[in-house]
Amino acid sequence: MEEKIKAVLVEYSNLLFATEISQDLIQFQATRKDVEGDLTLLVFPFVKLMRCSPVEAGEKIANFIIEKIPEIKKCAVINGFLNIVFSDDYWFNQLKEIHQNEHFGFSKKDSKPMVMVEYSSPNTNKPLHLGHLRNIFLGHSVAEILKANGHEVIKTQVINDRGIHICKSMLAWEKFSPLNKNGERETPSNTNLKGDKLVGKYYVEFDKRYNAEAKEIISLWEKGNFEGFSSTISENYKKFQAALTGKDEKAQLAIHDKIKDLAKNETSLFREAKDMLIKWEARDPQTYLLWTTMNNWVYAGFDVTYKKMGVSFDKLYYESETFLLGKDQVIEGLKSGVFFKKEDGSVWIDLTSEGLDEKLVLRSDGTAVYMTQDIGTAIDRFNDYKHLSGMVYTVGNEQDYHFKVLFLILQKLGYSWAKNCFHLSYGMVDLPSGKMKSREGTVVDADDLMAEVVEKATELTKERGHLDGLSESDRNLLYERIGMGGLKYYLLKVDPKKRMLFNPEESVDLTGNTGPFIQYAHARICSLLKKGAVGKSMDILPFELQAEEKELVKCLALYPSIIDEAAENYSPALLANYLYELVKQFGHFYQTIPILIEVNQEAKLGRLILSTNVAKVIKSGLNLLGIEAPEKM
RNA sequence: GGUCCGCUAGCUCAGCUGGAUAGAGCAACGCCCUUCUAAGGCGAAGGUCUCAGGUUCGAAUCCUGAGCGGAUCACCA
Repeated sequence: MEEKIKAVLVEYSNLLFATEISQDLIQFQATRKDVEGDLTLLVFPFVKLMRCSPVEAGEKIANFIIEKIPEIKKCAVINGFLNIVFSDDYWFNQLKEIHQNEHFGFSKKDSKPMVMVEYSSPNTNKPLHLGHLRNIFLGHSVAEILKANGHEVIKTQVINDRGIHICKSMLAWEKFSPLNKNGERETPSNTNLKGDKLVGKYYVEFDKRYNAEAKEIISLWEKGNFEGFSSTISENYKKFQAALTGKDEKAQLAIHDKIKDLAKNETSLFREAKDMLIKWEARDPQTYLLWTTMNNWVYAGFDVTYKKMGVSFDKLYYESETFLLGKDQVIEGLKSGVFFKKEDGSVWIDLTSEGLDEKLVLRSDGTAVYMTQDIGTAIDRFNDYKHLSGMVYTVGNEQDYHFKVLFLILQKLGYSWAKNCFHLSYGMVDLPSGKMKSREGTVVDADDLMAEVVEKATELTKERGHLDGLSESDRNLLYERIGMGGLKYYLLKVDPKKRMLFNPEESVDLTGNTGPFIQYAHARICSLLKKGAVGKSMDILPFELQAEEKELVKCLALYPSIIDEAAENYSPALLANYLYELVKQFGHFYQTIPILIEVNQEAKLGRLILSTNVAKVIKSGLNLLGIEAPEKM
């Protein structure tokens, strides 16, 4: 409709405005709720052209479009706003179209370029936590939204399965795991622990012992005992000590951290972990066996977690297989002058002309860093998928700088797809007590949290749900869906870019702007339809729409543009907020307009069909958020 | 210190490319289940959009500066 009005105004611009006008002058906005109208045209831009008051200008335009466009019933000019009312037929036809379109809101499948969406990408040394939940739900939902928007989508992750941090948990397990009566160390099967939890336990164990050892070393240093340490160590220590005087508390803390790092590097545990990494890189069979064994425990654990989350991946990348990939690229780039070599042999890129710094891409010993690997992985992916046009990296905003550099490097290396790489940068999740810190044990475990929300949903659903006729397993499924729906919605309704607060109490809430509230509307409609005996295939007959019904159709009609917008902005939050708006509108309609007891059969059928379509959009939208829509609750 | 991000009701958040009287939820208050699921609906209350300048018919939105909070600036990932 907007397009139609635009076209008319442009076509007859000479007549109306005595000059050609550009499309940009024609601006629409939604009509205020307390004013009659379905669409509002801003008159201000034309006032100068027409050399008259906003009211006169508006009236001129109004008379004109009423004459030219039959779907416009009437217009009213208030201040500089031209409020346009569409005919009843128009809205009825909108509803009819929505009703007949089974994939309403979705673009044609695979009509847009293929994109890869990366999310999760965990380390294999500890279990998933609340931060991962935001990442995973976000990435999964964005992938679904892009699909709905017509893209072919490949879901992926790169699993950080190697490196010093992995060796730490391996070493700790080997050194510190107690033996049971059969002489075995702890395993998932003999402890009944999830694999990721068991490995995580040893990572923590390593950290504990490691810190304790570092502390001992520092106390030696404090006494001036540097026996067995190199002279550079004692010099550095003294330098840090000297720097402490006259600094504020925050700066002092930072210096203490540096001293601690210095000591940590001197611990025997760290040396052993480093030795293990060297052995691993040399593919020492025993180390490799330990590594595969422990990683497999973790994968088994992650699988359980992912299943509960309801997410999946089409293709997995492992860091152990990709970490060397970027080296050749760096050597190529060195030849072509994109990179430069320093005296010590390390390779860098100079981004100072872009307002950034110099960045290391290869260590002096020739080994790869994170950046090297990411360059290689990106190129590898585009080789794996010949039709791939772009990539979305779901990674926290603490890595904004990294991705800025990565994309610049890829561009400089001459890859045209680099401009289609997007860092879906999301904000951290805070707790009411502040930041999550593993050191302070304030990290919220993903499995625990999911179990908690489901338990809470179970309790509340038993209190107030409509469970008759549901089997035990159906009930459990329902509790699961409500609990998880609440959690997902809670994490997705906030603009991804923004840091957010996770309030445990609010996350299990069922009232207000929550997942269960939206699910509830769906269940209500399903119950209504069952009683009204309306099938999806039923034809709609003309009936006179009430104001509440028109509002609801108006809201439904927005769905396609919401999907477009959510895809364009990589923002499930836009979709979540839309669904909430739709459900509120439905609640209003449901409360004011009789449906099943309506005597006028056309109106009754029309309202039932309207409700069917609201349910259709709710279900479709929730699914794009990764949330199930129960038919009964 | 350089760079980047944020600041909207007591709390958590919406507010699209500048547009009418800045909106929701939670919390607190009042009302509505002999009509379809009260996990609901309705009403009232709650604001110097951090501050100061600027751009213009018009600024929460754009620009400049300040304040506060956060992230990042590793031969870590």
